[in-house]
Amino acid sequence: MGKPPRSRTDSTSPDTRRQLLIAAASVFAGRGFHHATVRDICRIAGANLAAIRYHFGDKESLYTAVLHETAPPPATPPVGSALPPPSFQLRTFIHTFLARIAEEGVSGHHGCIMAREMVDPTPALDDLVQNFIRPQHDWLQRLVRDLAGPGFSPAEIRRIAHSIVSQVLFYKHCHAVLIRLAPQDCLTPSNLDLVADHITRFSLAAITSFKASNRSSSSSSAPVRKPSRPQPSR
Amino acid sequence: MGKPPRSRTDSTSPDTRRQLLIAAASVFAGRGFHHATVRDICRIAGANLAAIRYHFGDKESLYTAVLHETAPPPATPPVGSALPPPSFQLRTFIHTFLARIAEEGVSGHHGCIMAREMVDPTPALDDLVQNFIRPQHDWLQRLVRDLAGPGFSPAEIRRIAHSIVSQVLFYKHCHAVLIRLAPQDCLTPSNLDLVADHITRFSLAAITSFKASNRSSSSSSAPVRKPSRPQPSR
DNA sequence: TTTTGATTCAAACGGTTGTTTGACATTTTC
DNA sequence: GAAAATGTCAAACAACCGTTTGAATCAAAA
Repeated sequence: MGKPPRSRTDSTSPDTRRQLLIAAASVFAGRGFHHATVRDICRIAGANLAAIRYHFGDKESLYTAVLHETAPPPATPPVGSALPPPSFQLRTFIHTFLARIAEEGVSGHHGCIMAREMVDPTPALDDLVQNFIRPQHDWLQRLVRDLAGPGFSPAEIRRIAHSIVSQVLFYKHCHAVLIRLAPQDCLTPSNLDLVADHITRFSLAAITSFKASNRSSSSSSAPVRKPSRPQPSR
Repeated sequence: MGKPPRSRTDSTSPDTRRQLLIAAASVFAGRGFHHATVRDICRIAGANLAAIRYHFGDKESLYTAVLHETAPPPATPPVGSALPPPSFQLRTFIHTFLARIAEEGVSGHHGCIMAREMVDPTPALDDLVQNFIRPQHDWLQRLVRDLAGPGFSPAEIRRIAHSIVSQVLFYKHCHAVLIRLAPQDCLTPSNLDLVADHITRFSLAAITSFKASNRSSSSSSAPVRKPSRPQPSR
Protein backbone atom coordinates (compact mmCIF):
# COMPACT_ATOMS: atom_id res chain seq x y z
CA MET A 1 0.00 0.00 0.00
CA GLY A 2 3.05 2.25 0.18
CA LYS A 3 2.00 3.95 3.35
CA PRO A 4 4.37 6.83 4.03
CA PRO A 5 6.73 6.21 6.89
CA ARG A 6 6.23 7.70 10.33
CA SER A 7 6.90 11.41 10.42
CA ARG A 8 10.51 12.05 11.18
CA THR A 9 11.20 14.84 13.57
CA ASP A 10 14.82 14.03 14.21
CA SER A 11 17.47 16.20 12.64
CA THR A 12 19.07 13.27 10.80
CA SER A 13 16.55 13.53 7.98
CA PRO A 14 17.97 13.32 4.48
CA ASP A 15 18.70 16.47 2.60
CA THR A 16 15.73 16.13 0.24
CA ARG A 17 13.29 16.89 3.02
CA ARG A 18 15.08 20.10 3.93
CA GLN A 19 15.35 21.20 0.32
CA LEU A 20 11.64 20.57 -0.12
CA LEU A 21 10.83 22.69 2.89
CA ILE A 22 12.99 25.55 1.67
CA ALA A 23 11.62 25.42 -1.85
CA ALA A 24 8.05 25.06 -0.63
CA ALA A 25 8.37 28.04 1.68
CA SER A 26 9.58 30.15 -1.21
CA VAL A 27 6.89 29.02 -3.64
CA PHE A 28 4.06 29.16 -1.11
CA ALA A 29 5.13 32.64 -0.05
CA GLY A 30 5.37 33.84 -3.61
CA ARG A 31 2.18 32.43 -5.02
CA GLY A 32 0.02 31.22 -2.16
CA PHE A 33 -1.08 27.69 -1.37
CA HIS A 34 -3.53 27.25 -4.21
CA HIS A 35 -1.45 28.79 -6.98
CA ALA A 36 1.70 26.96 -5.95
CA THR A 37 2.28 23.66 -7.73
CA VAL A 38 4.08 20.68 -6.34
CA ARG A 39 5.93 20.37 -9.60
CA ASP A 40 7.46 23.81 -9.15
CA ILE A 41 8.42 23.02 -5.59
CA CYS A 42 10.06 19.74 -6.53
CA ARG A 43 11.87 21.27 -9.47
CA ILE A 44 13.34 24.03 -7.30
CA ALA A 45 14.20 21.53 -4.60
CA GLY A 46 15.80 19.23 -7.16
CA ALA A 47 13.63 16.42 -5.94
CA ASN A 48 11.31 13.90 -7.51
CA LEU A 49 7.56 14.48 -7.52
CA ALA A 50 6.99 11.47 -5.29
CA ALA A 51 9.29 12.93 -2.67
CA ILE A 52 6.45 15.05 -1.33
CA ARG A 53 4.29 12.03 -0.74
CA TYR A 54 7.18 10.15 0.82
CA HIS A 55 8.34 12.86 3.19
CA PHE A 56 5.13 14.73 3.99
CA GLY A 57 2.14 12.83 2.64
CA ASP A 58 0.55 15.43 0.44
CA LYS A 59 0.66 19.07 -0.54
CA GLU A 60 -1.35 20.29 2.42
CA SER A 61 0.81 18.46 4.95
CA LEU A 62 3.88 19.97 3.30
CA TYR A 63 2.23 23.36 3.70
CA THR A 64 1.59 22.95 7.42
CA ALA A 65 5.10 21.59 7.83
CA VAL A 66 6.44 24.76 6.23
CA LEU A 67 4.31 26.89 8.52
CA HIS A 68 5.60 25.12 11.60
CA GLU A 69 9.24 24.74 10.66
CA THR A 70 9.83 28.22 9.26
CA ALA A 71 8.02 29.93 12.11
CA PRO A 72 10.09 32.63 13.74
CA PRO A 73 11.00 32.09 17.36
CA PRO A 74 8.44 33.66 19.66
CA ALA A 75 9.20 37.30 20.20
CA THR A 76 11.12 37.82 23.39
CA PRO A 77 9.34 40.53 25.34
CA PRO A 78 11.84 41.65 27.94
CA VAL A 79 9.60 40.74 30.82
CA GLY A 80 10.58 41.67 34.31
CA SER A 81 12.90 44.41 35.28
CA ALA A 82 13.20 47.37 32.96
CA LEU A 83 10.33 47.48 30.47
CA PRO A 84 10.70 50.26 27.94
CA PRO A 85 7.91 52.84 27.94
CA PRO A 86 4.73 51.75 26.11
CA SER A 87 5.19 54.23 23.28
CA PHE A 88 8.65 52.83 22.70
CA GLN A 89 7.26 49.29 22.73
CA LEU A 90 4.64 50.28 20.16
CA ARG A 91 7.29 51.70 17.88
CA THR A 92 9.33 48.52 18.15
CA PHE A 93 6.26 46.37 17.51
CA ILE A 94 5.33 48.29 14.37
CA HIS A 95 8.89 48.31 13.09
CA THR A 96 9.37 44.59 13.66
CA PHE A 97 5.98 43.83 12.13
CA LEU A 98 6.75 45.90 9.04
CA ALA A 99 10.18 44.35 8.70
CA ARG A 100 8.74 40.87 8.77
CA ILE A 101 6.28 41.47 5.95
CA ALA A 102 8.76 43.50 3.92
CA GLU A 103 11.49 40.91 4.12
CA GLU A 104 12.27 39.33 0.78
CA GLY A 105 14.55 36.45 1.69
CA VAL A 106 14.02 33.21 3.52
CA SER A 107 13.12 34.87 6.78
CA GLY A 108 10.26 36.73 5.14
CA HIS A 109 8.47 33.69 3.80
CA HIS A 110 6.57 32.99 6.97
CA GLY A 111 5.25 36.53 7.10
CA CYS A 112 4.24 36.41 3.45
CA ILE A 113 2.40 33.14 3.93
CA MET A 114 0.60 34.53 6.97
CA ALA A 115 -0.45 37.64 5.06
CA ARG A 116 -1.80 35.42 2.30
CA GLU A 117 -3.67 33.21 4.75
CA MET A 118 -5.52 36.23 6.09
CA VAL A 119 -6.95 37.08 2.69
CA ASP A 120 -7.25 33.63 1.13
CA PRO A 121 -7.54 31.26 4.04
CA THR A 122 -6.77 27.56 3.97
CA PRO A 123 -7.56 24.99 6.66
CA ALA A 124 -4.22 25.95 8.20
CA LEU A 125 -5.50 29.37 9.25
CA ASP A 126 -7.09 28.04 12.43
CA ASP A 127 -3.74 26.84 13.74
CA LEU A 128 -2.08 30.03 12.57
CA VAL A 129 -4.54 32.23 14.44
CA GLN A 130 -4.18 30.21 17.59
CA ASN A 131 -0.39 29.92 17.59
CA PHE A 132 0.79 33.19 16.06
CA ILE A 133 -1.87 35.79 15.60
CA ARG A 134 -3.78 35.54 18.86
CA PRO A 135 -0.72 35.84 21.12
CA GLN A 136 0.42 38.96 19.29
CA HIS A 137 -3.14 40.28 19.26
CA ASP A 138 -3.47 39.82 23.01
CA TRP A 139 -0.08 41.42 23.60
CA LEU A 140 -0.95 44.43 21.48
CA GLN A 141 -4.27 44.81 23.26
CA ARG A 142 -2.53 44.96 26.62
CA LEU A 143 -0.12 47.54 25.23
CA VAL A 144 -2.98 49.65 23.89
CA ARG A 145 -4.72 49.43 27.26
CA ASP A 146 -1.55 50.70 28.91
CA LEU A 147 -1.29 53.52 26.39
CA ALA A 148 -4.91 54.57 26.51
CA GLY A 149 -5.40 54.32 30.23
CA PRO A 150 -8.61 53.49 32.03
CA GLY A 151 -12.12 54.28 30.84
CA PHE A 152 -12.09 52.36 27.60
CA SER A 153 -14.30 49.39 26.84
CA PRO A 154 -12.66 46.19 25.60
CA ALA A 155 -14.32 46.78 22.25
CA GLU A 156 -12.72 50.23 21.97
CA ILE A 157 -9.33 48.77 22.84
CA ARG A 158 -9.78 46.11 20.18
CA ARG A 159 -10.78 48.64 17.54
CA ILE A 160 -7.71 50.73 18.30
CA ALA A 161 -5.54 47.63 18.00
CA HIS A 162 -7.20 46.90 14.67
CA SER A 163 -6.41 50.40 13.49
CA ILE A 164 -2.74 49.91 14.29
CA VAL A 165 -2.40 46.48 12.72
CA SER A 166 -4.32 47.51 9.63
CA GLN A 167 -1.87 50.29 8.82
CA VAL A 168 0.98 47.78 8.82
CA LEU A 169 -0.78 45.08 6.81
CA PHE A 170 -1.83 47.66 4.24
CA TYR A 171 1.68 47.78 2.86
CA LYS A 172 1.61 44.03 2.29
CA HIS A 173 -1.95 43.43 1.16
CA CYS A 174 -2.14 46.46 -1.12
CA HIS A 175 1.36 46.26 -2.51
CA ALA A 176 0.07 45.57 -6.01
CA VAL A 177 -2.05 48.70 -5.90
CA LEU A 178 0.62 50.80 -4.29
CA ILE A 179 3.16 49.93 -6.93
CA ARG A 180 0.76 51.29 -9.56
CA LEU A 181 -0.57 54.21 -7.58
CA ALA A 182 2.40 55.54 -5.68
CA PRO A 183 5.50 53.39 -6.23
CA GLN A 184 7.58 55.65 -4.06
CA ASP A 185 5.41 54.69 -1.08
CA CYS A 186 6.04 50.97 -1.42
CA LEU A 187 7.66 49.32 1.53
CA THR A 188 11.38 49.03 0.93
CA PRO A 189 14.31 48.66 3.26
CA SER A 190 15.12 52.29 2.63
CA ASN A 191 11.81 53.77 3.71
CA LEU A 192 10.90 51.19 6.32
CA ASP A 193 11.90 53.51 9.16
CA LEU A 194 9.92 56.34 7.65
CA VAL A 195 6.75 54.26 7.39
CA ALA A 196 7.21 52.82 10.86
CA ASP A 197 7.59 56.31 12.26
CA HIS A 198 4.49 57.52 10.48
CA ILE A 199 2.28 54.66 11.70
CA THR A 200 3.62 55.05 15.23
CA ARG A 201 3.05 58.81 15.28
CA PHE A 202 -0.38 58.46 13.67
CA SER A 203 -1.51 55.84 16.17
CA LEU A 204 -0.02 57.46 19.24
CA ALA A 205 -1.58 60.79 18.31
CA ALA A 206 -4.99 59.19 17.94
CA ILE A 207 -4.69 57.33 21.22
CA THR A 208 -3.52 60.41 23.08
CA SER A 209 -6.45 62.37 21.69
CA PHE A 210 -8.86 59.60 22.64
CA LYS A 211 -7.48 59.66 26.16
CA ALA A 212 -7.95 63.40 26.40
CA SER A 213 -11.50 63.37 25.09
CA ASN A 214 -12.23 60.48 27.39
CA ARG A 215 -11.00 62.46 30.38
CA SER A 216 -13.13 65.49 29.62
CA SER A 217 -16.41 63.78 28.75
CA SER A 218 -17.94 60.88 30.63
CA SER A 219 -17.92 58.49 27.71
CA SER A 220 -16.52 58.47 24.24
CA SER A 221 -18.50 60.73 21.97
CA ALA A 222 -18.01 61.17 18.29
CA PRO A 223 -16.51 64.60 17.68
CA VAL A 224 -18.04 64.82 14.25
CA ARG A 225 -21.74 65.16 13.73
CA LYS A 226 -22.99 62.20 11.78
CA PRO A 227 -24.79 62.60 8.52
CA SER A 228 -28.43 61.70 9.07
CA ARG A 229 -28.24 58.95 6.50
CA PRO A 230 -25.03 58.66 4.55
CA GLN A 231 -25.69 57.78 0.95
CA PRO A 232 -25.82 54.00 0.58
CA SER A 233 -23.37 52.83 -2.02
CA ARG A 234 -25.36 53.02 -5.22
CA MET B 1 -13.12 29.68 -37.56
CA GLY B 2 -16.04 30.39 -35.28
CA LYS B 3 -14.91 33.84 -34.38
CA PRO B 4 -17.14 35.23 -31.61
CA PRO B 5 -19.60 37.80 -32.84
CA ARG B 6 -19.08 41.49 -32.41
CA SER B 7 -19.46 42.64 -28.84
CA ARG B 8 -23.02 43.66 -28.23
CA THR B 9 -23.50 46.75 -26.18
CA ASP B 10 -27.16 47.29 -26.95
CA SER B 11 -29.73 46.51 -24.32
CA THR B 12 -31.55 44.00 -26.50
CA SER B 13 -29.07 41.28 -25.66
CA PRO B 14 -30.55 37.89 -24.90
CA ASP B 15 -31.15 36.91 -21.35
CA THR B 16 -28.27 34.44 -21.23
CA ARG B 17 -25.73 37.21 -21.38
CA ARG B 18 -27.28 38.99 -18.43
CA GLN B 19 -27.58 35.81 -16.39
CA LEU B 20 -23.94 35.05 -17.08
CA LEU B 21 -22.89 38.50 -15.89
CA ILE B 22 -24.90 38.15 -12.70
CA ALA B 23 -23.64 34.66 -11.97
CA ALA B 24 -20.07 35.58 -12.83
CA ALA B 25 -20.13 38.61 -10.55
CA SER B 26 -21.27 36.43 -7.68
CA VAL B 27 -18.74 33.66 -8.28
CA PHE B 28 -15.83 36.02 -8.98
CA ALA B 29 -16.64 38.00 -5.85
CA GLY B 30 -16.92 34.89 -3.74
CA ARG B 31 -13.86 33.02 -4.90
CA GLY B 32 -11.71 35.36 -6.94
CA PHE B 33 -10.79 35.13 -10.60
CA HIS B 34 -8.46 32.17 -10.41
CA HIS B 35 -10.52 30.00 -8.08
CA ALA B 36 -13.76 30.66 -9.92
CA THR B 37 -14.58 28.10 -12.61
CA VAL B 38 -16.55 28.77 -15.76
CA ARG B 39 -18.49 25.61 -15.09
CA ASP B 40 -19.77 27.01 -11.81
CA ILE B 41 -20.71 30.29 -13.45
CA CYS B 42 -22.59 28.58 -16.27
CA ARG B 43 -24.36 26.22 -13.89
CA ILE B 44 -25.59 29.11 -11.75
CA ALA B 45 -26.55 31.10 -14.81
CA GLY B 46 -28.36 28.11 -16.28
CA ALA B 47 -26.31 28.43 -19.42
CA ASN B 48 -24.20 26.17 -21.53
CA LEU B 49 -20.44 26.11 -21.22
CA ALA B 50 -20.00 27.49 -24.71
CA ALA B 51 -22.15 30.51 -23.88
CA ILE B 52 -19.14 32.24 -22.35
CA ARG B 53 -17.17 31.91 -25.54
CA TYR B 54 -20.14 33.03 -27.59
CA HIS B 55 -21.07 36.09 -25.56
CA PHE B 56 -17.74 37.22 -24.16
CA GLY B 57 -14.91 35.31 -25.81
CA ASP B 58 -13.18 33.79 -22.81
CA LYS B 59 -13.08 33.78 -19.04
CA GLU B 60 -10.90 36.88 -18.75
CA SER B 61 -13.12 38.92 -21.06
CA LEU B 62 -16.12 37.87 -19.00
CA TYR B 63 -14.23 39.06 -15.94
CA THR B 64 -13.53 42.50 -17.35
CA ALA B 65 -17.11 42.72 -18.58
CA VAL B 66 -18.28 42.06 -15.01
CA LEU B 67 -15.94 44.73 -13.71
CA HIS B 68 -17.24 47.31 -16.15
CA GLU B 69 -20.94 46.47 -16.08
CA THR B 70 -21.30 46.08 -12.32
CA ALA B 71 -19.29 49.18 -11.55
CA PRO B 72 -21.11 51.61 -9.30
CA PRO B 73 -21.87 55.02 -10.77
CA PRO B 74 -19.12 57.49 -10.03
CA ALA B 75 -19.58 59.07 -6.64
CA THR B 76 -21.33 62.41 -6.92
CA PRO B 77 -19.30 64.89 -4.94
CA PRO B 78 -21.64 67.84 -4.39
CA VAL B 79 -19.32 70.23 -6.14
CA GLY B 80 -20.02 73.91 -6.11
CA SER B 81 -22.20 75.68 -3.67
CA ALA B 82 -22.42 74.23 -0.18
CA LEU B 83 -19.66 71.73 0.48
CA PRO B 84 -19.99 70.05 3.87
CA PRO B 85 -17.05 70.57 6.23
CA PRO B 86 -14.03 68.32 5.53
CA SER B 87 -14.47 66.27 8.69
CA PHE B 88 -18.03 65.54 7.63
CA GLN B 89 -16.82 64.56 4.15
CA LEU B 90 -14.28 62.21 5.67
CA ARG B 91 -16.93 60.53 7.75
CA THR B 92 -19.15 60.06 4.72
CA PHE B 93 -16.24 58.72 2.68
CA ILE B 94 -15.35 56.16 5.32
CA HIS B 95 -18.95 55.12 5.83
CA THR B 96 -19.61 54.70 2.13
CA PHE B 97 -16.35 52.84 1.67
CA LEU B 98 -17.12 50.48 4.53
CA ALA B 99 -20.66 49.91 3.29
CA ARG B 100 -19.42 48.97 -0.15
CA ILE B 101 -17.05 46.29 1.07
CA ALA B 102 -19.50 45.01 3.67
CA GLU B 103 -22.37 44.64 1.26
CA GLU B 104 -23.37 41.04 0.73
CA GLY B 105 -25.78 41.20 -2.20
CA VAL B 106 -25.35 42.05 -5.85
CA SER B 107 -24.26 45.60 -5.17
CA GLY B 108 -21.35 44.36 -3.05
CA HIS B 109 -19.78 42.17 -5.69
CA HIS B 110 -17.80 44.93 -7.32
CA GLY B 111 -16.29 45.95 -4.01
CA CYS B 112 -15.42 42.33 -3.21
CA ILE B 113 -13.76 41.84 -6.58
CA MET B 114 -11.77 45.05 -6.14
CA ALA B 115 -10.61 43.98 -2.70
CA ARG B 116 -9.49 40.65 -4.18
CA GLU B 117 -7.68 42.36 -7.03
CA MET B 118 -5.60 44.34 -4.57
CA VAL B 119 -4.25 41.21 -2.93
CA ASP B 120 -4.22 38.78 -5.85
CA PRO B 121 -3.97 40.96 -8.94
CA THR B 122 -4.97 39.96 -12.44
CA PRO B 123 -4.25 41.86 -15.67
CA ALA B 124 -7.47 43.76 -14.96
CA LEU B 125 -5.91 45.59 -12.01
CA ASP B 126 -4.29 48.22 -14.21
CA ASP B 127 -7.64 49.36 -15.53
CA LEU B 128 -9.14 49.14 -12.09
CA VAL B 129 -6.49 51.38 -10.59
CA GLN B 130 -6.84 53.92 -13.35
CA ASN B 131 -10.63 54.06 -13.43
CA PHE B 132 -11.67 53.51 -9.83
CA ILE B 133 -8.87 53.62 -7.33
CA ARG B 134 -6.84 56.57 -8.54
CA PRO B 135 -9.76 59.01 -8.70
CA GLN B 136 -10.79 58.13 -5.16
CA HIS B 137 -7.17 58.23 -4.06
CA ASP B 138 -6.70 61.71 -5.50
CA TRP B 139 -9.95 62.91 -3.99
CA LEU B 140 -8.99 61.60 -0.56
CA GLN B 141 -5.59 63.22 -0.82
CA ARG B 142 -7.16 66.61 -1.48
CA LEU B 143 -9.46 66.08 1.47
CA VAL B 144 -6.55 65.20 3.73
CA ARG B 145 -4.68 68.27 2.54
CA ASP B 146 -7.69 70.38 3.47
CA LEU B 147 -7.90 68.72 6.86
CA ALA B 148 -4.21 68.90 7.67
CA GLY B 149 -3.62 72.39 6.42
CA PRO B 150 -0.38 73.71 5.00
CA GLY B 151 3.10 72.59 5.92
CA PHE B 152 2.86 68.95 4.95
CA SER B 153 4.86 67.31 2.20
CA PRO B 154 2.99 65.37 -0.48
CA ALA B 155 4.52 62.19 0.91
CA GLU B 156 3.12 62.93 4.35
CA ILE B 157 -0.31 63.58 2.88
CA ARG B 158 -0.15 60.29 1.02
CA ARG B 159 0.89 58.36 4.10
CA ILE B 160 -2.02 59.82 6.05
CA ALA B 161 -4.38 58.82 3.25
CA HIS B 162 -2.90 55.32 3.35
CA SER B 163 -3.55 55.16 7.07
CA ILE B 164 -7.20 56.02 6.53
CA VAL B 165 -7.81 53.62 3.67
CA SER B 166 -5.97 50.82 5.40
CA GLN B 167 -8.28 50.90 8.40
CA VAL B 168 -11.28 50.39 6.12
CA LEU B 169 -9.77 47.66 3.97
CA PHE B 170 -8.67 45.79 7.08
CA TYR B 171 -12.24 44.70 7.73
CA LYS B 172 -12.40 43.17 4.26
CA HIS B 173 -8.94 41.71 3.85
CA CYS B 174 -8.69 40.31 7.35
CA HIS B 175 -12.26 39.13 7.70
CA ALA B 176 -11.19 35.50 7.88
CA VAL B 177 -8.88 36.30 10.78
CA LEU B 178 -11.34 38.57 12.49
CA ILE B 179 -14.05 35.93 12.45
CA ARG B 180 -11.71 33.62 14.36
CA LEU B 181 -10.11 36.22 16.59
CA ALA B 182 -12.93 38.59 17.52
CA PRO B 183 -16.15 37.67 15.72
CA GLN B 184 -17.99 40.49 17.42
CA ASP B 185 -15.73 42.96 15.60
CA CYS B 186 -16.59 41.69 12.13
CA LEU B 187 -18.18 44.20 9.84
CA THR B 188 -21.95 43.75 9.89
CA PRO B 189 -24.77 46.10 9.04
CA SER B 190 -25.40 46.49 12.76
CA ASN B 191 -21.94 47.71 13.74
CA LEU B 192 -21.06 49.49 10.52
CA ASP B 193 -21.81 52.89 12.04
CA LEU B 194 -19.74 52.05 15.08
CA VAL B 195 -16.72 51.07 13.00
CA ALA B 196 -17.10 54.08 10.71
CA ASP B 197 -17.22 56.37 13.72
CA HIS B 198 -14.13 54.79 15.20
CA ILE B 199 -12.06 55.07 12.04
CA THR B 200 -13.20 58.65 11.54
CA ARG B 201 -12.39 59.68 15.11
CA PHE B 202 -9.07 57.82 15.05
CA SER B 203 -7.98 59.45 11.82
CA LEU B 204 -9.23 62.94 12.62
CA ALA B 205 -7.54 62.84 15.99
CA ALA B 206 -4.25 61.86 14.42
CA ILE B 207 -4.50 64.54 11.74
CA THR B 208 -5.41 67.20 14.29
CA SER B 209 -2.44 66.22 16.41
CA PHE B 210 -0.16 66.25 13.38
CA LYS B 211 -1.37 69.73 12.55
CA ALA B 212 -0.70 70.94 16.10
CA SER B 213 2.80 69.47 16.25
CA ASN B 214 3.44 70.90 12.81
CA ARG B 215 2.45 74.35 14.02
CA SER B 216 4.70 74.28 17.06
CA SER B 217 7.84 72.84 15.47
CA SER B 218 9.26 73.81 12.13
CA SER B 219 9.04 70.36 10.63
CA SER B 220 7.47 67.09 11.60
CA SER B 221 9.44 65.39 14.35
CA ALA B 222 8.80 61.95 15.72
CA PRO B 223 7.50 62.31 19.26
CA VAL B 224 8.89 58.95 20.28
CA ARG B 225 12.57 58.37 20.59
CA LYS B 226 13.60 55.69 18.19
CA PRO B 227 15.31 52.54 19.34
CA SER B 228 18.88 52.71 18.18
CA ARG B 229 18.46 49.53 16.20
CA PRO B 230 15.18 47.69 16.59
CA GLN B 231 15.66 43.95 16.75
CA PRO B 232 15.61 42.55 13.23
CA SER B 233 12.94 39.88 12.94
CA ARG B 234 14.78 36.72 13.87
C1' DT C 1 -41.33 27.61 -47.92
C1' DT C 2 -36.72 28.34 -48.10
C1' DT C 3 -32.81 30.72 -46.49
C1' DT C 4 -30.09 33.10 -43.40
C1' DG C 5 -28.12 34.41 -39.20
C1' DA C 6 -28.25 34.14 -34.22
C1' DT C 7 -28.15 31.18 -30.29
C1' DT C 8 -27.85 26.90 -27.64
C1' DC C 9 -26.37 22.33 -26.84
C1' DA C 10 -23.81 17.84 -25.69
C1' DA C 11 -19.47 16.27 -26.31
C1' DA C 12 -14.95 16.29 -26.59
C1' DC C 13 -10.00 18.38 -26.73
C1' DG C 14 -5.61 19.53 -24.86
C1' DG C 15 -3.37 20.91 -20.83
C1' DT C 16 -2.34 21.13 -15.86
C1' DT C 17 -3.13 19.60 -11.38
C1' DG C 18 -2.29 16.50 -7.12
C1' DT C 19 -1.55 11.91 -6.49
C1' DT C 20 -0.03 7.14 -7.00
C1' DT C 21 2.45 3.22 -8.72
C1' DG C 22 6.03 -0.26 -8.99
C1' DA C 23 10.62 -0.79 -10.06
C1' DC C 24 15.21 0.52 -8.72
C1' DA C 25 19.19 2.01 -5.78
C1' DT C 26 21.24 2.50 -1.34
C1' DT C 27 21.94 1.79 3.44
C1' DT C 28 21.20 -0.69 7.68
C1' DT C 29 20.35 -4.84 10.29
C1' DC C 30 20.72 -9.60 11.30
C1' DG D 1 26.11 -12.11 2.43
C1' DA D 2 20.94 -12.24 2.88
C1' DA D 3 17.15 -9.55 4.27
C1' DA D 4 14.88 -5.62 5.54
C1' DA D 5 14.32 -0.84 5.73
C1' DT D 6 15.01 3.56 3.54
C1' DG D 7 14.99 6.67 -0.17
C1' DT D 8 14.64 7.88 -5.21
C1' DC D 9 13.00 7.62 -9.84
C1' DA D 10 10.31 7.82 -14.41
C1' DA D 11 5.87 7.07 -15.65
C1' DA D 12 1.30 7.03 -15.39
C1' DC D 13 -3.44 7.95 -13.24
C1' DA D 14 -7.66 10.33 -12.39
C1' DA D 15 -9.73 14.60 -11.90
C1' DC D 16 -10.35 19.13 -13.16
C1' DC D 17 -9.54 23.22 -15.86
C1' DG D 18 -10.58 26.63 -19.95
C1' DT D 19 -11.59 26.08 -24.47
C1' DT D 20 -13.40 24.39 -28.85
C1' DT D 21 -16.20 21.87 -32.06
C1' DG D 22 -20.03 20.87 -35.09
C1' DA D 23 -24.60 19.83 -35.13
C1' DA D 24 -29.30 21.23 -33.49
C1' DT D 25 -32.71 24.85 -32.62
C1' DC D 26 -35.22 28.89 -33.57
C1' DA D 27 -36.90 33.33 -35.38
C1' DA D 28 -36.93 36.58 -38.88
C1' DA D 29 -35.97 37.79 -43.70
C1' DA D 30 -36.41 36.56 -48.63
